Amino acid sequence: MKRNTIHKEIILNAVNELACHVTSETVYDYIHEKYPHISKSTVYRNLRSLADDHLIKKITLPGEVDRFDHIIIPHYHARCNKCGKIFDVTIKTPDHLEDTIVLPEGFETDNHEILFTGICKSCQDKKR
Amino acid sequence: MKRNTIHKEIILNAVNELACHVTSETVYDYIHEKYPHISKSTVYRNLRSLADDHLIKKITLPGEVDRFDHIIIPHYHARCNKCGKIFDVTIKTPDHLEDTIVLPEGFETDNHEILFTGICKSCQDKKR
DNA sequence: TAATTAATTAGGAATGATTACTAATAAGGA
DNA sequence: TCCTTATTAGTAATCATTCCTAATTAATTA
Repeated sequence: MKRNTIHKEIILNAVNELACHVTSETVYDYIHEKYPHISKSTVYRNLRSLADDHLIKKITLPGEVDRFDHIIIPHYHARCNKCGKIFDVTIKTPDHLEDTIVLPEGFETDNHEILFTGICKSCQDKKR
Repeated sequence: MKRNTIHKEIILNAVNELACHVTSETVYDYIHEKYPHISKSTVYRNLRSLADDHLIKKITLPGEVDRFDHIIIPHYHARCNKCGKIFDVTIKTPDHLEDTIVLPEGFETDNHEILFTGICKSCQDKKR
């Protein structure tokens, strides 16, 4: 049976306080300042566990390390090809997506992720 | 300037012949039977290069190794949570997606990927 | 409250896909 | 044919993440 540990609470709080798309390393560094005794493996293990329990959201991005999001309501992400910054993306009518998609015969989907790539406003402005 | 090498051609052909969602390792093994002198680093380097040139498509899936697809026309993927099999997913009206999406102010997108997860027909049948 | 048990932890070792490195090779232009 | 430099083979290095183990501790039971 799963236990409620102080460590898990500290790690969940860290993700909430850091707020956006943080890496495991960032979470560890943040925690390490206040709680230098908490090990890196504990941070990794609990981030995995919290994501499995849907208390946080794991974001896998091609070519970079995993990130974690305190926002667990459905939303998508956009990554700038120049600066690498991650933005949140919302969809007006999620049901609409299911209607236009042709899934394999009999495939029952429970989740989906979307990643947009491009150039953010800030990086476009810099080019001029 | 980029050169046309026999190695690159062999590797591109392998991806086409293997057809679907192959890993670098699978491509290497396949090539290694006919061309045992071609090294693993050459396979990795060329798969990267071919994907950069949009001759093949690199697919990054959470928690597993990268895959490569010979189909380069826009399409999405669905992964079964039981058997791990990857399916192709098509979208009827891709333009509609752009309309319902709320991207960050000024973000110019040039591409997007969608990954659906769930249970495929075959795995549902097995449960009964 | 004390004893019991099993999940969790700290710290470090192991993993494994991918990339980096380097001398040798070869593509393609002059 | 010569020359420049991209590409290659083979191997070492990388590095985020997971695994391992004895020690600790949460939570249940007596």
